[in-house]
Amino acid sequence: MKSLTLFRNNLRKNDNPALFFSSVSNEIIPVYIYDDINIRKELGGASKYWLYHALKSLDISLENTLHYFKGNTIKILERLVTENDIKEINYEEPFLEDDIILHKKIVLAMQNKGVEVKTYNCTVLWKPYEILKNDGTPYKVFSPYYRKGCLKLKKPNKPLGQPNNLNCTKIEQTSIDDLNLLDKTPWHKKFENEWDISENAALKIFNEFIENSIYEYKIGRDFPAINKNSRLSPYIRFGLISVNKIWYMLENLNFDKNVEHYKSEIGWREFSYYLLYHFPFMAKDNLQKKFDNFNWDNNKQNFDAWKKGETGFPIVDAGMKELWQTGYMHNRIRMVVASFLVKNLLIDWRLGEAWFWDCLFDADYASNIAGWQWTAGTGADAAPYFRIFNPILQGQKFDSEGKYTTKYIPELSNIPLKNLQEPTEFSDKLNYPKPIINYKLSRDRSLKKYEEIK
DNA sequence: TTTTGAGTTGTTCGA
DNA sequence: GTCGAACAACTCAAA
Repeated sequence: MKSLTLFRNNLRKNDNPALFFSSVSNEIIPVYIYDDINIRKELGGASKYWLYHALKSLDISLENTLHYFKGNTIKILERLVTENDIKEINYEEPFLEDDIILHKKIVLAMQNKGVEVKTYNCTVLWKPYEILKNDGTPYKVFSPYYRKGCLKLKKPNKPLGQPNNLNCTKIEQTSIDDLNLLDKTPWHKKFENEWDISENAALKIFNEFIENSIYEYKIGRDFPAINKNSRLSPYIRFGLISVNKIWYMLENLNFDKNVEHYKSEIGWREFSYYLLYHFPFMAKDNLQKKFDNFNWDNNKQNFDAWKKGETGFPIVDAGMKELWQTGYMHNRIRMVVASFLVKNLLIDWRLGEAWFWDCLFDADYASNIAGWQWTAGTGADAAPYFRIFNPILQGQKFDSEGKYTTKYIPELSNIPLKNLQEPTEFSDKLNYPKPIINYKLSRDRSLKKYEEIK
C-alpha cells in the first residue's frame, strides 16, 4: 500500500511518530508543502532561511526522496492521491488554530477521495486538551499548569527512535527552489558560519550542552557573555529534535535543580501552545481585555531606532544587533529589549512580536505571542505592571565585564567598564547615539499609564 | 460557597 | 554599601 507522509513543523527522521508509524506501509511518499494560502501570516525571513536548510537536510536523510510543493495543501494533496493511488496520509497533529482549520479541510477533502488521514502528536509533551483543571476549564497560571497539570498527569511519550524499514519513493521531480525561501539579495550569507542546520547538529549541540553546561544552567542562563544556554530553540521550532527526546535524555540524568529548571523551560513552550490552543484570539488581541483600551504611543522613529539597535542604551542595542546579525538573541536580553519597547517606549507588543517573528530563527507562533503578551502584562500570568527593567542596571548586572555589549557594539570597546552602559554620560564625542529617551521620565510615564488600566 | 494562599525573570527608596 | 519594604490589587487554583 502507498501512503503519503506530510511534513510540516517536524522536519526530522528520529522520533517522528508520523513517519515512524507510516513506515509499516509498503511505500512512503514524503512531502513538504509550503502553503502560502491556508495561513494567517507568512513565515519571517529568518524562518524561511532556516526552513530551507532544514528541508535540504531532511531530504538527504530521506535519501533524496522528499517532494517539495508550494500552494494550497488541499489542491496539491487531491492531485497527488488521485494520480498515485495513495490510500493513507500521515502527519503531525495540529494544535494551533490555522493548522486545525486546515486539518479539518484536509480530512473532508480526503474523505471524498476515500483516503484515510491519520495524525500523531509530534510537537508537544502534553496535548493542550488533556490538561484541564478539576472544573474542566484551562489553567491560566504557569506553575499549577505545569506542576499539577502536566507533571502529575502522566509521563510524556517515550521517543521512538529511527523508523524501521523505511521505504520512501520519489514519484515526481520537484525542486526546493520552487518554494522561493531564500531572498535574491544574499543578506543571509552572514549566517552561514553561525549555524549548522541539521538533525545531527541538533543532537550534537544538545549532547554538548549536557556535557558542558547543564549543571550551571540555572544561574548561567542569565549571562549572555557565557555560553550556558543550549541555543536549541530554532532546532526545536522546526522539529529537528523532538521535545520528547530532550525530555528523556534529561530524565536519565541525576535529579538536579539545573536539570529541573531546563525542563521547566520546555514547560513554558508547552504552556504557550496550551494558551494559544485554548485562547486562539490572543494571537491578535490582548488576552486581558482591559488592555484593549490601552493607548500605545507607537512612535515610528523610536520603533526604528529600537529595530536598528540605535536607542542609545547599550545592552538594548547589543541585543538588537545580535538579533540582526545572528538570527538569535539571548533570553535575558530578549526580556530587556522587550520591556524597553513596551514599557519605556510604550510601543504595542504586536509591533515587537512582528519584528521578532521576522528576525528570529526560533520564531515560534505560540511562544512569540505568549512571551510578548507576558512582557507587556497583557497576557497570562502577567508580569506586575511596575516591573520595568532598567537597561543600565541590567547591563551592569548581567554583562558586568561588558563582553556581550562590546561584542555587538565594538565602538564602545574603549569606554571604562563603569561607564559602559551610559557611555554618552562619559563622553559626548562618541560614534554612538545619545539615549532616545530619558529613562527615568519614561519609567514614570509608563507607570502612570499602566496604573490607569489596572 | 467561601476562604486562603500564591503568582518566571525587577526597581527604587530610605533607613 | 547593604537591606528590607513598597510598588497594587487582582485573579487564579484548590481546599
